[in-house]
Formats: sequence, structure tokens, C-alpha cells
Amino acid sequence: MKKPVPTLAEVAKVAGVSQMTASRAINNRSGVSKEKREDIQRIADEMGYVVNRAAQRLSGGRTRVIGVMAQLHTTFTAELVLGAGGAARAAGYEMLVYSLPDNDRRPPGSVVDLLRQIADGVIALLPYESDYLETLSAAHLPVITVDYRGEESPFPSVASDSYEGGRTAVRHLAELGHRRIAHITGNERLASARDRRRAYLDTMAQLGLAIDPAQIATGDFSQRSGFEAANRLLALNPRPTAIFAANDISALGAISAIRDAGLRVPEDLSVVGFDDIPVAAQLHPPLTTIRQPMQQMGRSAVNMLLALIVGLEAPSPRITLPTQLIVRGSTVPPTARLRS
Amino acid sequence: MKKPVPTLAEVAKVAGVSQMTASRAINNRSGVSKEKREDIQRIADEMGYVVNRAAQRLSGGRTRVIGVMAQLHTTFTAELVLGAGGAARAAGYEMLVYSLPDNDRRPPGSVVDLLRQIADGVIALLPYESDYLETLSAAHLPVITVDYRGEESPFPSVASDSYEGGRTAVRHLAELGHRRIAHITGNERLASARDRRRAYLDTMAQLGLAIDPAQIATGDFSQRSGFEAANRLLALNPRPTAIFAANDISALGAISAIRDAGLRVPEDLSVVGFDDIPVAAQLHPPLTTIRQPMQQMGRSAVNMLLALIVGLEAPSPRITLPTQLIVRGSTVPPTARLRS
DNA sequence: GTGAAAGCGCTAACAT
DNA sequence: ATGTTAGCGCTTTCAC
Repeated sequence: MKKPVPTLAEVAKVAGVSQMTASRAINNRSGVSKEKREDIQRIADEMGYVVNRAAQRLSGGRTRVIGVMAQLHTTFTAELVLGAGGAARAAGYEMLVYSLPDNDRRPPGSVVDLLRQIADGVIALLPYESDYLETLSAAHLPVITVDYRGEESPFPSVASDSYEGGRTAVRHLAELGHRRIAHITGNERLASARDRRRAYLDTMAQLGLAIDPAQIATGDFSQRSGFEAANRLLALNPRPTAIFAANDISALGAISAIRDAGLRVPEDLSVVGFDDIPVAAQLHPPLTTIRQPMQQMGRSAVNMLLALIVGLEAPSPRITLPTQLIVRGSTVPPTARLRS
Repeated sequence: MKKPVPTLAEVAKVAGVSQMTASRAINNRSGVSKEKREDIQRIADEMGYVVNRAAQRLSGGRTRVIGVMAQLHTTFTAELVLGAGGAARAAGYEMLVYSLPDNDRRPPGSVVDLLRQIADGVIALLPYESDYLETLSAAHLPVITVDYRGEESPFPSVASDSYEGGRTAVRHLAELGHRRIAHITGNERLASARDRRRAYLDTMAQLGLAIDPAQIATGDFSQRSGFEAANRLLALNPRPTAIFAANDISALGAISAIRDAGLRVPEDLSVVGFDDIPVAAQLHPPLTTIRQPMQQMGRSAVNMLLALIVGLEAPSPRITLPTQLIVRGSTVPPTARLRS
């Protein structure tokens, strides 16, 4: 009770070995005989020994902690963190998350410094407008980004296949018979948003459908932007019969706008989202969407990071995971009346 | 470029003082003349000095980091973390979040140990079925819990006023003219769920409305449980005309069940939730609910924790924040046909 | 008000 | 295979 957590020195003393041998045994390094190792590990367990990561870090070792910096209050991020946490634990690592504020106008240095002092590497889910990239690369720390950050980013990244997903979404609508298909874009500072937009354009062209620039409404992945973008699309004449929104949240906003205009989904307009967030299936109508493997993305990010941490090259500078079309109730063929 | 982060010793040398004086100056401790202090702080800034929290911790000091342990993938938690992060930063603290897995069947010790090695205190948003409480109290670390954990919990807590909120919800339905009001409970291991249930019972009794035990359907705050509970309620004869769900997510599940049964919200059944999560306003119909000040709860938790950290008693062992009725489209008076 | 010494718990480097 | 030495960057004594 007096010493709730014994130190390595105490464990070593009880085991009758040097501190260094105890360290090697507990961290599964080479240089200890099998017997001694098991002996020491058993004693450490019995004594309730827990390594002090601060000390471990200070003396230049690995902490087996990975850091995540993310804006937590989006479903996408939360799911990804969940997947990442599982993968980290499975590998014997712990994971700590730094929750970035919405509008971080402080120098990002402090966050990065903090994480570097604690973690062996960082997974960065960065806000769009940030100079975090520089700061991170100056920190000489293994980093994986989620969503490709562009050519200027020196870090390996994990993303889902936004281009193929976008093509699938548009193709789905076209196959239902829609011809006036509109697009609500995401924040184009992110490659994912740019890819989805490009997929929309390419697919429309390949299908021989007319591309009216007015049918591309700028959004930024937020619900509000989806709402406003949809209002602009609804003012068009002729009106689109279907909308491909860059993510589920903006699709939600779009559906609100459609209903506020006295129209119905899917009878008057079909809507496809992107992400498949948990509520998507519970909406009325349930949302047709392109599912991203969010948890899988988190797991992949962790596994890439662990490779980096142990000094390997990243297996690939960019990992792209497949998406999947989930057809639900928000998409139907256009009614004859609308096909005009 | 060689030494990206100078150490305190280097700062002290440049400033021409001892390391200890530099430490005192930078941490705003007493025992340094005003001039020297400002001088040292300026030099430290210029050199880009950043305190090494691992070292700080190791030598028995405070790190100015607070830890949060939480299940991140609920909106409630995410909002709370957001509020907490803001308050922490405002007070010059950083905050790190440990994301608890869904079904944590590992000994919770490692998490607590990790946080203790890094943080000065912890805000615990605990899963229901946990022995984290013991582990935390054994760790001799300042702790604040969110949602009152019962008499056995030794920790100060922050919560919203579930009892008053629940009363308001039931009263709202009664004032609309509903008499057969059902309740979908939350996980009753949490005081918040018990309080909402108690509020339901008390208010029904006070209003002279009949309490049919079958009208109380057990849930656990999850969408699925709301769905299943609602199905049980819909099988009753006579059917309730209104449902008070213990949170928004289970209300969402209930609405799905109602619709799957071919009924409409609010025409056939009114529904009230609890929380006011961001999507609540975007549903169709938008959800009437009891708003909890989630971000404010986070801020209060941080402020209580900071008091504990500097050695003050908690201002109060339990802080209860007020809730607010938000009337939207999911509640209307019962139609004459239903009043039977 | 200021400084010197000691040590927090650990690991890398260098013995043996 | 094991032990010894040194030191990570800081703060707490306890001097002056």
C-alpha cells in the first residue's frame, strides 16, 4: 500500500538480477535466458509492476504509445479513432487522442510538442486549413495522415477510394434513369472532396450526360453547406432529379432543404451520400450512400505507423481502401413526370 | 536546427542564471525578481523552449495536462470533450483523451496507469459496467466523473438535471393532452437513467395519469434498444399516444419502429428525446427533446478538476446543470381519434 | 532572491 | 548472458 507501483529497480532486487536484465526481460529484448526472463516477468506481474512511460521516454526509449490528433466531433473521425484504438491495443500499444478545436488559431506547435514527448508516432486527421503539416515534419516523428494531403505532404497516408466511390454513386443514379444529376461538393482543400468531384465530372461525361456547371454546388462537408447548396440546386429550371452529396452530413442538410421546399425524397429527388455514418440507415427514408470503411482506415493507419516506428519504410506511401454502394430508400427512378 | 528543442539548462545558460531560477521564472513560481523573470521568459520564447512534460512528471512536478477517459463514439461524449478541451486550453492546460473500447474486458489498470503517468488529473466518462472506479481511486489521482456514479463513488461529479428534465418532458406531453404516455428507459446503471425514470413516475402520478408498468419499456440508451422497446410499446392495447425516450438516440430507434409499423410521428405518436444531439433538429419531423448543456458539462468538469489539482476541495461534490425543453415537430396533441 | 546537489525511473552504451 | 555506468530534463530539497 505504501508503494502502489514498484519501480524496475525493486523488481530487479526481488528477482535477484540487475536492473538492466529486468528491463530486457520485461521489454522482451534479447540477451536474457529463457528461464530468467519468465522468472522476472512473473515476479513483475506479482508485484504489480507497471513501466513508467515518462521515464522510458526520457531515457530515449519507446513508450508504446501512439498519438492521434483529430477533430473529434464528427462521426467519421470517431469511427476512425475506434478502429485505430483497436488495432493499437492489438499490437500492444496504447493510444491517446488530442482533440483539436474547431477553429484552432493557436500555433500548432504545442500540440505537436506534447505528442512528441509522449508518443512514438502520430496519426494526423487534420483540419483543412492548417500549417500542422510543416510543424509535424519539423518534429522528426513518424506521422501518418488520413486522407491524402497532396503532393506537398511528406507523409504516408490512408484514404478510401473517393474517386471510385464517386463514380459508383453517379452510375447508380444514372442506372436508375436519372439524367439531371447534381453534385454538392465537399471542402476541396481535401483530396477526397476533389476526387469525388472529379469522379462526378468524369462519369457524367462518360455516360453522355450533360454537365451543367450550375448543377455543381459548392459545399464543405457540413450540414449547413449541404442545406444551402441544395437550395441553390432547387432553384434551377429544370430542376435536377437527383443529387450526389460529397458526404452523408451534407446529404442530410440537402434533404432538409428539399423538404422545406415542399418536395419529397425520393419521389421528387433522389439523394446519395458518402460515408455511411450510423444514422444514415435510420433516416426516413434511409439514405443510399457510399460506405467508407472508417474503422478499417483507422486500423490501416495504425499498422502503417507501427511499421514506421520500428524503422521500416511505409509499405506504401498511399493506401487506398475500397468503398461500397449501399442502396437504401433515398434513391428511386425518376417519376415519368420529372423526366420531361 | 541541430537542437530543435532547447533544454531548460540551455535557456538558463543563455540567460546567465541557474537552471533553478529559469525553472521558477518559466513556471511563474515565486522567488525570482520581476526583471529576471521577464528576461528569462523572453529568452525562452526566443529560443523556442518547450518544457519536457515527461521530465517534469518524472521529477514529481505537474504537467499541466489533464486526461479524459471516454467512449468517444457517441455524440454526447464528443460534445462534452469539445467543451472540456476549450476550458482546459483556456486555463493553460492541454488535454489528452483515452478512447475506451466498446467492450473493454481488459483490466482497466493499464489505462489508468498511463494517464497517471502523464496527466495531473482525469475526467472519467465511464462505461456502465466497469470496475474503473476502484482502479481510479486506488491511483491517488484527482478524478471527476460525469454523471453521478452513486453513493459508492468517491469522486465529485458533473451531470445535467435529469430529474427536472424528465419532469419537463412528461409535463410537456401531458399539456398537449396526452394521457397514455410511455417511457423508454436508459441504462439504469447510470444515475441519469434512473432519475429520468423516477421523474416519469413521479410526474405521471402528480398529474393523475395512470401508470401502467407495461408502458415502461426497458432500454439502454442505444438506438437498437429504442427500436425494440418501441415495438413492445406498439403492441399494447390501447397503444400509448406518446413516448418519452431516455435519450435522442433511442428516440431515433423508436421512431424507426413506429414507422416500420406503418404509423406516423407525430400524428399517431408523439416522441420526446433527451440530449438534443446535433441531428435532432434535422430529422423529419425534427425531434422535440430536452437539451443537456453538453459542452458546458465538459467545461464544468474541467474547472472542478483544476480546483482539485491545485489542492482545493471540490467546490461541490456534485454539480447539476439545468436542462431545457426544445419543442420541435415530433410532439403534437393527440388526435381525437386516439384519445378514446 | 538565487544557486548547488540529488534524484525521479528508465534505457543505451559499454563493459564483462 | 548479465552487469555497470551514465544520463535523459526536470523539480525538489536545502543551502547561501
